[in-house]
Amino acid sequence: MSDVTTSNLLNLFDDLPDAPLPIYAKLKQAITMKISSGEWQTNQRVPSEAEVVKALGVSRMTVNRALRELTAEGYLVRHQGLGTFVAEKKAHSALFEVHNIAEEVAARGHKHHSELLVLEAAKATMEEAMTLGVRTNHGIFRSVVLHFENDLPIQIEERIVNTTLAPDYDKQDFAKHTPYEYLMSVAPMTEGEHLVEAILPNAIECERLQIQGSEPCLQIKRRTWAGDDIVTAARLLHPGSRFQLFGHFGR
Amino acid sequence: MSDVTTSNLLNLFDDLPDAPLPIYAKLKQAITMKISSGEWQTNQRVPSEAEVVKALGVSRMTVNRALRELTAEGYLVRHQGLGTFVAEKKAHSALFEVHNIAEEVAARGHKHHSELLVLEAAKATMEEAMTLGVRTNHGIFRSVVLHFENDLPIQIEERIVNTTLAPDYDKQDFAKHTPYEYLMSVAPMTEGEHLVEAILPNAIECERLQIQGSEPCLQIKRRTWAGDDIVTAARLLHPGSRFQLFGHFGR
DNA sequence: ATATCCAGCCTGTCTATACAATTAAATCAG
DNA sequence: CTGATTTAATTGTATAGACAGGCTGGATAT
Repeated sequence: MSDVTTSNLLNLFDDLPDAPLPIYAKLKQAITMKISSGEWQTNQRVPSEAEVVKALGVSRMTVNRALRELTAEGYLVRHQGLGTFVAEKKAHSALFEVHNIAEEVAARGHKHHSELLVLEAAKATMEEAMTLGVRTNHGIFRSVVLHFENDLPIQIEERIVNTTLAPDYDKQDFAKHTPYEYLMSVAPMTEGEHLVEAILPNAIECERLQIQGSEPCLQIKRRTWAGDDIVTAARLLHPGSRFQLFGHFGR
Repeated sequence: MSDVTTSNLLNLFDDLPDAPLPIYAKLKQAITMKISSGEWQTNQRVPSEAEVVKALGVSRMTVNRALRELTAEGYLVRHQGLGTFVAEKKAHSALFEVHNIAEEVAARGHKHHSELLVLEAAKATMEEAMTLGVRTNHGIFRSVVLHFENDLPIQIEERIVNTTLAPDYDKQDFAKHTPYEYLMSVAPMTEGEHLVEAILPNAIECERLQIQGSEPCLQIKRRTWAGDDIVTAARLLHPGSRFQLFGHFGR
């Protein structure tokens, strides 16, 4: 937990795009850059308010605002009497994180495999077009993959993909890599949304998941963006008896 | 878009639990209560900084901080030259966080009310102690609150609370404010975890939620930390037919 | 009547100062 | 050496004052 040398402070504002920003905002930007560039390491102590005041000749309240807001945003941690430190990590809610079912199963030390049930190129119906934010009849891929954990079904993954953004989706070997892995490689996800519901499965879904019709399922609908475009929309169905969604937020 | 009359301001701090909070925090709390109670309507203009300064005799910077933070949290919208207004609804990013069912219902433009079914002081069982990270027999409060949206049950909220961290939990009027609102005021949440499952409700839960036994429910178990301490653990049960969990991540 | 300008209100920011609370380290008493 | 006490550093909060910049409505000039 070594300190950031005060000498660094003098060039805090150096390689900043000279937008007409308020001082506190420039300070925030300068600090997040130090952190994301790795120059200021996790748990490292950052300059105290007094040091920044002295080095940059700004008011303490201005520095305080920058540091306070960065703390609220999870970049820093502050302890009265001790100082300000680079936070552990910027943890999003893992609950709402996009994950890879294969990795998740592996993380539990279990065996994963999957079966490709459907893979086809098609033209978007009106509903699908709405979901993906494209025009009706725009080219899409549809896939249905059944995932297993220790040979027991754990997830039905129904997915539609924008062909424009992932043109080779239908040429992948989904026994080797999950759809998620391929999509992340061609169009890194920058944004997403989820809708989580408890539903009763229909007959086909029951059969695929090897469960009774009375067993509730967790349904997650998920859309992911790369920039302004929607890459893919998925409907993930998990048997309630074998699946929990765990998440952590804050810090 | 009528104004909030300045006379309201004089009793802004009135029915606040007198926790030892900083002024800006009390102000934030008072304002969110005005909003969630419906006394201050969407798009209504709220008092200007100058008016609050005059009415409450606090500094403008203090008022500014409260309003600025509430704006960042999505409660208010500010326009230079015009004033400050109650925001349309909570932004998605906020819905992500631990939320307040009352606000959520209000955000949909529906009526919320709740019934307090259980409220008792007790000693933690071994399981409860594990959950809260305290010793067995440590003092806790248990509460069960049934929340309604337009007079239809929407959530059973079972909660245990660490008495050390929220000693006045059992003195609150939960018809006025949700447990969440009080807990946030006395021990601002810094971290949390969720566990989401699809389950079948038992007979009592069915009756409380006014649903059939075959209807799946979304169960959310949630623990929230303030610093290193676990403040509260809740089990939230939603009827699947009336509830979706929406989340948004990235950018 | 119409266009222009301006005064007044409001938020946005910055500064300087003050005191409280917390922590760790240094100092002191035994 | 040990334990208690003081001190210094640091963050947390509150205040008063200042000026900039955006918006509106009313006064003014045409």
